[in-house]
Order: sequence, then structure tokens, then C-alpha cells
Amino acid sequence: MKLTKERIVDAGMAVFAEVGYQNLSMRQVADRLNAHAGSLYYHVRGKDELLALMADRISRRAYDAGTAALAALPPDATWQDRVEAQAATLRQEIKQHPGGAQLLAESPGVLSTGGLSLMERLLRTLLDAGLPAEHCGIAADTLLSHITGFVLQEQNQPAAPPTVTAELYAELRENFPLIMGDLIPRLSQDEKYTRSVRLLCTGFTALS
Amino acid sequence: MKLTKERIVDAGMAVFAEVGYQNLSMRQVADRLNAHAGSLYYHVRGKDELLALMADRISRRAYDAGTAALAALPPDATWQDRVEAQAATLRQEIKQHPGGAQLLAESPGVLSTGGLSLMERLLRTLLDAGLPAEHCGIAADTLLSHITGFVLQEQNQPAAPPTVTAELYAELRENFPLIMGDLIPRLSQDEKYTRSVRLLCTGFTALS
DNA sequence: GGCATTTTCTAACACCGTTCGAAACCTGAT
DNA sequence: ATCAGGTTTCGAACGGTGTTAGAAAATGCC
Repeated sequence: MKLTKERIVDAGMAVFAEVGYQNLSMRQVADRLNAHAGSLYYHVRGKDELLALMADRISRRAYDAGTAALAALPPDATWQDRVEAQAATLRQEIKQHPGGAQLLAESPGVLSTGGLSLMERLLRTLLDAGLPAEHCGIAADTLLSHITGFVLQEQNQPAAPPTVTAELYAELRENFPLIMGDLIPRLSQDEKYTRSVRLLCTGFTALS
Repeated sequence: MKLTKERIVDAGMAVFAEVGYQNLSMRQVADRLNAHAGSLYYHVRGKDELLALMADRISRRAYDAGTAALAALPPDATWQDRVEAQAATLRQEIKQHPGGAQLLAESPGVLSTGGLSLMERLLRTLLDAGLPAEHCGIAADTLLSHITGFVLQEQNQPAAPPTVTAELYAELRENFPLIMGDLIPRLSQDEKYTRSVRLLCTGFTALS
């Protein structure tokens, strides 16, 4: 079948979901299309462009998933609920691909219609909430870069926690009592995430 | 001169500052030490470990810079000032290397004493501020991942804004009126940053 | 059919991280 | 001073990467 920008991005997304960001290579993408690596360069300027297109597609998917989630919200949902819904679907969509946060972070969101759509809707939500207009920009910016940062850190945590010897543990407890102490509640990532988003929302309200 | 883990990390940091994260290669690091690439592997398990060590060193430098900045603060500085100082120095230190945010983001901060030090001090600051203990963990976490996300986005923005034709501009203005509109104040990155950090701080206070 | 354009193949280039056995080096004991 | 043993470095190689450019094939048009 004929090669197309669209089909190349499709294959890229498939390979991406399987092997992750680090191990995605032009040759693998080409293999999945029963083509040779060089052929891709007729349709795509380079790997950078392919990655940018893929990032845009993820943003796009996240945007669509977000609209669905927003539509499913009860009519009396607060604007915080709406922000939370958008944040949740965005994270969910990014996490579907290993290293997805990296992909999104490294390709500049500028002029990516997907990323712009996400931003625009978030701004709309905040404005409709009655937040002072001059603060909405920073608020939305902060929220988005926080989400990126959060999922990034989340996806790069080693699956299995590293083994710590007893003495190392003692030393850690000595040097970092607050971190190691039971002062900090051990929360699941999901809870951490929603709480941090709520935290940002409370910050937004305090701006007025 | 003899090869050492320390010296290898030094050379790595130098190369890193020059060519950035993407183009840092074992061979370049070895060249700077008048050695061959294979020799590095006697002292370092692989590129991953080298990157982790470098990330830790950046964290460490940021920690030291932070203590200096904190010491220079007037005695009547609020805890927000202290948080701001730490956030500012961290960003400053990361930005000294192109792609530094990537490096920090991709190497899991767990068991990196530099990263742990940053976290510990931030927790201390928040606790001393009188914030409820059960919220300090999420607060510090949120702040750190926000900083990472912010600088990441900042460093990946193309130096020169892309040229937009008149019709493209019109289309953008049509599809994303809020983003393109003058509703959002055009702030410098520095101002955006400090404002977002303050925004988070206000969120923290509202938690009590 | 023949021509011109578009698309794909193929081979190559330069570079990458990593491995491994052979050299070189240094250290300490005879 | 010589030798042995361990430590460190070299040097070449392997399989992989992104990318390029000319040959080759496929496609559409007269």
C-alpha cells in the first residue's frame, strides 16, 4: 500500500506504544510498513518531524478524550471538576505510551494544533470560572507544565523500587529524615496527581 | 592523568554544557580526557550511570547555590521568599546546560543524594512555615515537578519564533482566540516563572 | 507504447553505545 | 633488578542508529 504521512505517523504510534520513546527507530517504523527506512524521508523531513507529528497526535487524542470526559460530567459540576477532568484525561493519554511525557516535552508545543487545543480549552474553562483574566494565562501554563513534569517523573521511576540495604536505609533516614519519615503520607500516584491538581486550583482561586 | 569516576563526570559536564543533552556521546567525553571510549566502561557501568551521576551533580550544585541564596536573604524574609529563592536557583542551575531539564527529568531522582537534598530542604522550609504536615509532601512534590516541567518546556522552545504567514496567523486567531488574543499578558519567562511559583505558594497556604 | 513524474529501493556514510581480548602500566615481593 | 599479579587502558570490532543520494521501479498522461 502507498506510503503516506498519515500512515507513517500511525506506524510510528504503534511502534511507540510497543517499544517506547527511547527505542523508537526509523527502521522499525519502516519495517512495520513493509518499507525501507530511506523511503520515509520522502514524506517526512526527518525523525524530528515524525516525533513532532506523533506528539501532536497524542495531544489531539487527549483533547478528544477530554471533551468526552467533560460531556460526561454532571451539569452541576464545578469548574474545578472540569479542570480535574481535563488533567486526568491528559495524563491518562500520555501514560498510554512509555516515555510519552518525554515525547510531549521535547517537541515544542508551539504550532502544534493538538497542544494549542488543550491550552485553549483550559483557558476557556478558567475564564468561564470567573478567574481574573490577567491570571488565566499563567494559571493554564502552570497547570500544563506541571502535568508534563508529573507524568515525566512518574514514567521515569524504575518499575521496581531499588533494593536498599539496612545500613543504607539508616543513612538515608539520618540524612533525609523528613523524606524518609512517616511525616509524608504514602499516597498512590493517582491520589498524588489529583491532589496536586486540586492544589493548583485552590491557588487559582486565591489569585482573585 | 589517571582516569577516575570523578574526572569522567567532570568531562561529561563540560561536554554537556557545550553540546547539550542530545549530542553528548561517550566518545566525546573520552576525547576530552585524551582517552578512548572503551576505557570509560572500566569506571562507569554505562552511559546511563554517567548521566545519573551528572544529574546528581547538577542537583548538588543547585542545592549549594540554594543555600547561598538562602543565606543572603534578609532575616525577616517570609517562607514564600525562601521557596522562591530555592526555585530560582534550581532553575538557574538547570538552565546552564542545554537540555539540563531533560537530564534531570529522565534520570530517576530516587537515591540521588543531590535530588534528595533539594527535596529535604524544601520540605523543611514548608514545615517551618507552619503548613500542615500531611500536605507538605504533595506540596513539595508538586513544586519540584512543576519546576522540572517549566524549564523543560522553556529549554525546548525554539530560539527563534517560527515565521507565521498572515493567513496562518488569521487561522490561528480564529481557532485559538484566547491564546492569540491580548487577553493573556505577554510576560517574560522570568516573570512567568516567579508568578507560577507564587501561585503554588498561595495554593499551599490555602490548604490549611 | 513512450515519456515524465512520483515514489521506493539499495547501498553507503558517519556516528553511536557497548564488549572483549590484548597490550601497557603500576605495585609489591623475591 | 626481575618477575608476577593485578589494575587500567587501548584498539578493534559488533550491531545499531539517522540520514543521504543515485539507481530502480511504479504511476499517471499523452
